[in-house]
Amino acid sequence: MEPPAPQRRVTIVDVARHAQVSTTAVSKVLRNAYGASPEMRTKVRRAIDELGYRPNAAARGLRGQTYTIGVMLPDIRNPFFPEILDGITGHLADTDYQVFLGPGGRNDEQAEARVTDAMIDRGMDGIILIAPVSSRARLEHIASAVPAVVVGRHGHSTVYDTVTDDDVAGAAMLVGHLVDLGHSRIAHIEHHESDPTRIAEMPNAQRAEGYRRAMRSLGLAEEIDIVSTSYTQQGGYEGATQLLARPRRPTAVFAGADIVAMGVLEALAEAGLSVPGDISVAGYDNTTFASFGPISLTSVDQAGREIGGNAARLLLERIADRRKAPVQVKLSPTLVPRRTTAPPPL
Amino acid sequence: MEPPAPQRRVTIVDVARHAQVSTTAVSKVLRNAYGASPEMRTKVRRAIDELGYRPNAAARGLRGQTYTIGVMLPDIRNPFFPEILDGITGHLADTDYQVFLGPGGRNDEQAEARVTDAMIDRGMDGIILIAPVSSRARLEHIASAVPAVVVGRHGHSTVYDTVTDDDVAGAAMLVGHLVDLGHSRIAHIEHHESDPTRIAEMPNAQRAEGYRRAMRSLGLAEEIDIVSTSYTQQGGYEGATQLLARPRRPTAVFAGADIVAMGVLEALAEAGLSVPGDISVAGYDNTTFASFGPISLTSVDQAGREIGGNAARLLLERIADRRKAPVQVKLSPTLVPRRTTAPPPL
DNA sequence: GTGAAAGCGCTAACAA
DNA sequence: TTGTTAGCGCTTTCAC
Repeated sequence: MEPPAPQRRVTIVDVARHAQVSTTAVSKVLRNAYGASPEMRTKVRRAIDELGYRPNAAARGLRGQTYTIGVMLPDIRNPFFPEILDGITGHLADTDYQVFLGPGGRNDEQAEARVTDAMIDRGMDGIILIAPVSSRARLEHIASAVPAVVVGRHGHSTVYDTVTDDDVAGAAMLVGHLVDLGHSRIAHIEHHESDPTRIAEMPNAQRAEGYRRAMRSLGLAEEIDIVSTSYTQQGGYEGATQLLARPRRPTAVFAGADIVAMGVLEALAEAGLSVPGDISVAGYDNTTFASFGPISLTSVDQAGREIGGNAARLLLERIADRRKAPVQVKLSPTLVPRRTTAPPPL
Repeated sequence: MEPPAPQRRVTIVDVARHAQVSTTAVSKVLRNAYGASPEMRTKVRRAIDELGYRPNAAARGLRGQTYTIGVMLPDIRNPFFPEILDGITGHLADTDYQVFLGPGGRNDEQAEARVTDAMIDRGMDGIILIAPVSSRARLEHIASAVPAVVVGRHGHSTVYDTVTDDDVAGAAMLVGHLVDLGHSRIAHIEHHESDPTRIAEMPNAQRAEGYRRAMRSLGLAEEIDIVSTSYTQQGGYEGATQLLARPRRPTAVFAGADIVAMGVLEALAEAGLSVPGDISVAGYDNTTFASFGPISLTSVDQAGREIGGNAARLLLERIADRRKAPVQVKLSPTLVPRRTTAPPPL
């Protein structure tokens, strides 16, 4: 039989009294700090276990750390994020840090501001921003308030670290793959970016740029054909519809993201075209969607776990030393050829 | 030109000084509490704006509330959760509460314990648990420490509120749909539940039970055929493989979740069977996967937004009055017939 | 190595 | 209506 749940939570004072030591001693043991003898440590640890003590994070945060890491996710529907998150939590599993996710809104700067402000207000020890859409200035503002790592933005900064995937290289690999198969009329569907100040930083722009460069270097400059919609299924559908209306139809479509490719596949199915018989389709991100057998979409894998792991590592380093030199990690993607790409029809 | 970022954050004392009032006054304005004249409010508000003051949540939490709601998500990959989350954040958008997600691990009681403990340690004002796998006792323990609402568990409790979807009814609708199409050999793939103490509470068990009852009441008791694997794509694949090995093959498969249906479709494609020509397939949850054109999976929609909205509402009510009578909300699912179900082959 | 005591920023009693 | 004051539970000097 358990006693009725105690009203008052066990505090550090209770532990100190129970172990017959000072609260300072308990605090030191909690933080693995210098200045406590082994005997003291065991004594305190036993008291903690016996009383079932758990430190109050709010109180800790008032003086020291909260042992909390915030991860801002712009869109929890994006099937690529779980991979990154696994990388982060995996790296943090053996530490005292706890991860909490703050839901932003897709393409919503205000929502991003709200959630990052909330993280700062709560004294989080560090923040990882996944593919934020906020302005450069805003990112620097956040990073000046709390250690921060930005994932998926290509610009450098003096205050935060970045982890990115080499989107230019990924796009080039995909184009190369299609050319190897014999394609030359290769179109690309990109995400329309309106803000000129951040355009170069966004992965979507990098993918389009990678496509352009690869086409040029393979002697296909004349065939460059970019449709600008959005990284959504709807965007893919619309983009494909536009491409199908071309007098000279492309024989392959490189969608900037898997979700875009889904829309493309849908439009092609409606148009009665077979994939890859009539037209090849490739995506980007290698989501579970892409690997799903009946779809089997050729895609580019971004090594999400590695991205997340690096982000967590850099963040811990920056928490340890806020003024360390900023680091930019750029990881290499891998091509994953599947059944939606094949030689063009004769 | 901005001055170099100030080292010290603006505190309530700064605001009080700037507005020439007491800190109490500022605190009252912050909380919209009783006892501050309109003039005082405007004066304080102006000072807050001028200084860019934001309250420190940790400090608030030490005495009062943290204005933080924790949502425990067992598996961020489940495409059904975003809907629930939208419902929650939508309901909370106009309040001072901020939502943070705690990533559990799928089917991992320890991970759930870690994240819920972390939420309690951080003084969160309330917790919403989405489809937890933890034991009943553990849920009650959590709810005794902090206002809690449990989503997707059918058991009643005296300390927490619940929001569920009527899984029995949903399964029955699906069976009815298949029978209407002319099927009688309808098999079901369920998630294997090992723990007898929570078996009746889990949605998967309810769906299986709904299937059984519907089959019986439609005079198909003899045809009841349940394969027990797991709610994963792999589970669907294995389940389908087992069913295809039957001497008398089913003409329709009711997968307990869309993700399971994906595995089924994959296995059928490999076996060279056409859907729905040779065999009908239905899922549950109406994920974006299901609605995706080329797949077009018949499924059951759980009204995720409504579930989330109700959970948030109940939680706010419970935060306002921790001892209010527990409420159980049970919502009705809707059948979404699509192209994977059709009359059986002749 | 150890502990006393001061405070982190806020809210809640209470007094004025 | 307003302000004064005492903590909330912890970490951090700084004596010893």
